[in-house]
Amino acid sequence: MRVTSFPLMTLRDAPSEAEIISHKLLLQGGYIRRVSSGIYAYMPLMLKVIEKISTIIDKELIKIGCSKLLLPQLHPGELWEKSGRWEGYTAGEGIMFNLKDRHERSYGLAPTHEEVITNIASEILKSYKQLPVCYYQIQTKFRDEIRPRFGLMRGREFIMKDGYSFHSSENDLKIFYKKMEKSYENIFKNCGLETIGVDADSGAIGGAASKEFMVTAYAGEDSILYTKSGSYAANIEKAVSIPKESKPIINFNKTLIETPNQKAIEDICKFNNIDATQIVKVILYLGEFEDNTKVPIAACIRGDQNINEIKMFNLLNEIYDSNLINLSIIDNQSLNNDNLIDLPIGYLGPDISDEIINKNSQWEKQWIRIIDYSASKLKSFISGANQVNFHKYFKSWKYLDDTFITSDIRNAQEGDFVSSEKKETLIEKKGIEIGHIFQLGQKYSEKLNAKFSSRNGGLENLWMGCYGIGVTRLAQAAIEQNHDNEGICWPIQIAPFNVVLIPTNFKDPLQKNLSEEIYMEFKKNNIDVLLDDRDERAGVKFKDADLIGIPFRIIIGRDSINNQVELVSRLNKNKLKVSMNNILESFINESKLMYN
RNA sequence: CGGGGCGUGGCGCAGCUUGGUAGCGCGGGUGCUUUGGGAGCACUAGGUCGUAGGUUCGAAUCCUAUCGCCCCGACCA
Repeated sequence: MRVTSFPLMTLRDAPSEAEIISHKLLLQGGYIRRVSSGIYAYMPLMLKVIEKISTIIDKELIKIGCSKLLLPQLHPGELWEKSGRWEGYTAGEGIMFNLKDRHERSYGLAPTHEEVITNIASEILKSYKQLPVCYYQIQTKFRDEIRPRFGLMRGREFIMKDGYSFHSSENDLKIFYKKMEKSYENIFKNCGLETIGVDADSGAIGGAASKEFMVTAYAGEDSILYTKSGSYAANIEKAVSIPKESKPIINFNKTLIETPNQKAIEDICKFNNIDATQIVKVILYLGEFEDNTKVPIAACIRGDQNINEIKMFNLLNEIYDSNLINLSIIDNQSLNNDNLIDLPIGYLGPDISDEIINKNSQWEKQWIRIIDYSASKLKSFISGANQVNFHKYFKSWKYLDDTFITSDIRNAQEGDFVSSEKKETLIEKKGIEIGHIFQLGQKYSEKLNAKFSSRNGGLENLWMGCYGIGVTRLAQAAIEQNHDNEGICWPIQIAPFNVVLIPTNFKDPLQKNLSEEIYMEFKKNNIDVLLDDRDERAGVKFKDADLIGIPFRIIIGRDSINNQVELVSRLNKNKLKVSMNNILESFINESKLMYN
């Protein structure tokens, strides 16, 4: 490609709407243009990156026997009603854009494709002999995100690779899932990215096992915890660990401790010579269920630890028959809500009385008391006295009644031990989720009646897996991981061009001829080359090349007279003077080093 | 949805407090000079001051409403 016929439109200043570096660079480099909140145009440079990523994905997935297809974006509401997701995705979460056609029939723009593919699978997959199969597509998805942000990181329209596999048994699903996991590792490695695979919460999509692939970067929205050796890695939503030991309480003789205006754990520790690990803090939640019951919850955890609301959410869902819709902290505002009487916030203890729940309240009249293991393991502890300005010494949990549920509702954190052997500790980093694989099981096949004839002649529900990669997000995450002060430093595997030719003065016939010669030779050898044939000063071309992040550049300048050019690496600015005759060979050798 | 911030040529901003008929840098065009890290000089084009209403002799500026965008929380590839 030649710059004069390729729309290169870099900006001198980054638009002020961008916050994180990768978003700024995408806009400033002219890769994307915003059309509306969370909706972007992919300009030619961007499309080249997307295509490179897509090709890498295709290659790996075809290797494990997946078939590419293209599904519709507009889905009949009826199909989503069958799976039971229409209400929740439209009226409920509102994540699904939906509309009516001229006949008043409901349609939705696809946020994901389980319904459509399962429906098709039910029609074409009749026998176990046809299994397993895996279909995938690279498609635009639509999600009316509550808050789109960071450019392509969380758009409302974005490109995703989504794959769906069908199996005759759970075991076969598990085998394929493993294959896919390996395949994902290859894909991300082939994109030149550093990723880490973590155990994840399967969330709304549901299913047994699930794994997320994270690009580690400061701007990440997720926290991940892992060990140095790689023996353990999990999303903070799911991570389980053993916190550091608590300090034992010795010779404590007071029962009631006066703690005037000491609501924060910090203050209580400071003024009373107590360690945070000796305190049990109690946080109140309200769980709202699908069947309209509202359940007040007292969650107890060791003073130095934090509650993991996802774990709590999942726990409550397990305990109750109805689905939990919302879980929120009961804070001061709720005091006015006629539901509680005299709530001594800051002085709550695990034995908080059921009496304080107002008799006229819509809530259940009993606290669900959940104790995290970090608290339940304490032999004795300090906690609130349920009385303003007082805390209390609890000699043991024993004399409290036994209505407590003991579970893991705690956030793992850096420095925690992985197992009881206490050999390895956890490291915490921010990550950007770019891939997620799930073992769905039979959730969708059951709802959509997708059955096959099994070996023994009976009809069974198909076993399903689903596998996503955020293609546009991956591209931006790659920038977040690979940039410097001058601009983007694309991994060569997904760079829009592998090399840019920069004649410092294109009007000079000698430089022009040499440039054209190299250009032709590189093209003949299928190298993705960009020729900056603009009549611009060298500095302008250098700045642009740095900004858009082409991994190599060849400068055709003052040494042209000796038939020499310079090969420069974007990443480390290493310069190599090369004779014209060897430039192709030198480039191939140098660029090879960048592929792993 | 709750909390915060911002809308002024393509991009970055000033002007608004204290109303007086819109300005700077970059970018665009033309010419000359320059040419290895976003050149210099001269000329030039380009703006419903987000939108609607109000106050006023007069509104980018004050008031009201409304729309859009960005950031912090719940959603997720």
